[in-house]
Amino acid sequence: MARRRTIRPAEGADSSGPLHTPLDRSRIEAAAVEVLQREGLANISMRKIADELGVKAASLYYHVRDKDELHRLLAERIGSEAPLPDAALPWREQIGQWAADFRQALNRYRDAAFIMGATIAATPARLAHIEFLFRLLADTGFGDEQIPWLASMLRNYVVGFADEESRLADRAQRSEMDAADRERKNREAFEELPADRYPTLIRLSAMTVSPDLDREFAFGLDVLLDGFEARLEQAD
Amino acid sequence: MARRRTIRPAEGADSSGPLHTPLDRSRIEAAAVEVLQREGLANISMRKIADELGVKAASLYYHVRDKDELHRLLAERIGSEAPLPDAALPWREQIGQWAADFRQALNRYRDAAFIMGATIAATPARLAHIEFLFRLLADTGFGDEQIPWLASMLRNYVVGFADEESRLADRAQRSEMDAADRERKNREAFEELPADRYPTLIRLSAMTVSPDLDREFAFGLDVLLDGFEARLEQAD
DNA sequence: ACCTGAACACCGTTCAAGT
DNA sequence: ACCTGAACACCGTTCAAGT
Repeated sequence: MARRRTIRPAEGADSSGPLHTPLDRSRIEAAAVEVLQREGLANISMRKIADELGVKAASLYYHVRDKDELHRLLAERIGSEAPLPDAALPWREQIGQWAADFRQALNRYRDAAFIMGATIAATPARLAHIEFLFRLLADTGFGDEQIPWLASMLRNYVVGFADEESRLADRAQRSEMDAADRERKNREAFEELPADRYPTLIRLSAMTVSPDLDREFAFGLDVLLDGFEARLEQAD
Repeated sequence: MARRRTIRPAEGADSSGPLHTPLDRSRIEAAAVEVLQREGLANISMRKIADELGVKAASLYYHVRDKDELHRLLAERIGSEAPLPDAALPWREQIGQWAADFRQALNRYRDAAFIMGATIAATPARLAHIEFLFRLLADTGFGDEQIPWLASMLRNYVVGFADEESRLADRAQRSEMDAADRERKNREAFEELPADRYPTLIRLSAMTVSPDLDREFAFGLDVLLDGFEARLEQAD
């Protein structure tokens, strides 16, 4: 927060370069994001993050317990970028907003869904999301026992969806084919399947190549919320 | 399938021990499962699998392209252990059976949900599951365009749920506390949260410690299927 | 055809030592 | 207080060479 004693050589005097901006958790986090976006989660290493900062890997351990804490830092950053919706909206719209914003935040970072899934949500921004969902569901009239379960379903839906999206994006990036090439190759793969064993799969293959992810996402959320609503009616 | 020339020293004559049962993909798979169950996915290594087989790591590469192929092998094995339900049952019961069996198969292996999520389902048993879901949904009367989406939701629900379960199990195993200890510690963690920021979270904390996972799983599936049913009525 | 030795290019983490 | 050198105990993968 406040500018801790950073003891730089008196502003402009004698300073021949950056001269060692001191390390801290936020600079490490920024470097980790840099490496994440460039190389993907699987290829992040303490050594690369250190390189990014012009420092040795061992130095990171003064500020950060281990690689897992780095993951939690990244997860919290991603979570903090998803805003909470306007509490004046009807509940279904609030959830729709929340889900769309959360998905968008996840899609801004490579492998974000995986990172969220792999770490526990014990940090402020992520807890705020859960508090938001719990509160909204409670205000809407769902039973106390069901609320954590329903909130889990929502979270799981968005994270699972984004996870598939990021895998799609990764595969697209790796194979240097354009969308049309991928579509053709996909179609060929389906045609090679034994037709007697997977007839429905093959019949519907046209539905699964070149997907409209935005529509699919909205559709699934709607299905989910219809299920929620059925529980609401029961309670009355 | 058939017994390929395995050229063992003429049955019983002169054989002083196992004498190098030759490597193959299925023995490698079995060893990988062994290491997986003992050490968890994060701690599997080609070297450990090789050790398990009394062989050098390099040897594995004659039978298996890389570690990723090993993951696909594991995923297919897990998928193949979940049976498909009786086609005579009503559709909701079929899906209920399928989900319960799939979840059970996932819970038999450490980090199984993660492995399923990380690999693409291009192997026979896993394709058979998708074919089953597609076919059932089609027979039930869902629109062709919706079927892949709905099937994804089901798969995502079960895998996501099992993923959380396995994380719970891992944490339970790591911290050598018993269930009561964990519950107490969990409760304490909630009480330390700033009460003004997370009131609902704290109010409902009793709902989230010591969860009944079987009930939660069945509940969530029911919510999902209520949502499905709403789509069915619309189509009429 | 099947397996290995040896190497390459990496990892995360620790810790005594430096400033 | 903050950073590093050097080491430890590992990785996945390749490939010439052995049988």
